[in-house]
Amino acid sequence: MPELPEVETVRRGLTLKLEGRVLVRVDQHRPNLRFPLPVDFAARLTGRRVLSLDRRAKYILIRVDGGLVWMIHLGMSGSMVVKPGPAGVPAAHDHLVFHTDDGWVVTYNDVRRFGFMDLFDESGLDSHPMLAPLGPEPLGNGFHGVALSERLAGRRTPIKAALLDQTVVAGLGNIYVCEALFRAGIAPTRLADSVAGADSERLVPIIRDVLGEAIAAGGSTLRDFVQSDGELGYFQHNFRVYGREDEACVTCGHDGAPEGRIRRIVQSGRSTFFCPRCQR
DNA sequence: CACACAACCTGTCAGC
DNA sequence: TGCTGACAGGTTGTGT
Repeated sequence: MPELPEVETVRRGLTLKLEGRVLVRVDQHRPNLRFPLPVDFAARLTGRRVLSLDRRAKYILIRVDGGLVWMIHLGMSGSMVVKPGPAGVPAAHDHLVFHTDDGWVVTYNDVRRFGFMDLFDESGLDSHPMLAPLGPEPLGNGFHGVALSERLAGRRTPIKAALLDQTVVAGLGNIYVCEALFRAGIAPTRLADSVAGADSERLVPIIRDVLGEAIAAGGSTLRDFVQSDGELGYFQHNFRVYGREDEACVTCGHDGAPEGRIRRIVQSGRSTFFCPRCQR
């Protein structure tokens, strides 16, 4: 589920409760998520102090003392719930429960179990098989028109698929690719190669805007996340095309013409939403 | 190498 | 009400 903005929101929420705290107890309710959890995962994490929380693409990277990195990926349906202790009876799909030394309880819930976690020595960070292939961070300095253009040039796949490729740019998912292409007026079916050059220059700031706005929206839901249901990972956001099949395009659809309605197509097995009149 | 597609797993919703 | 099929925000592995 969560794309970069949601993961960033989770990271910020977790930082508020975990940074500087000691994990006094870790309850592991099953041996695996998408992959087997590391050997002695709970035991190796227990007693560690959380030093800092970072994000790379859709991964949350938590440095704990002893030189270890605790890596979390939320998959499609993973979420973190933060509540004051003591912990009650685990709900369905509560797979891991982390207790802090100041009495807070952080629960990892994941219905579909596409998420995963790892725990490894910080010396292995750069070479981690899931982190090493990642492309530039879309909100970082390494992501600019030339960089995107170079990674799209020569590729014969649709631009939609190319932007979902985490080695092209790291952190975009289905929703924000649709939104960025809509704002850029670029048809999702165009070959990636044709978006190299001037269109890449235009696309980069649009991708930054789309993600930045979503992070801001998530931040506003964070303010008192503990008082509500404590859930981190999902927030309501208004999308211009995603999920709006058959609705009038917000840009050109006011004339009621059928070609100004949002269409849904399937590209490499994923839904794409776009305006056939605005996006060329 | 580049690309398309199935698989992983569970829940929800529309339609019959 | 119950059944079936489509679909869901991600990533890996396999096959062409």
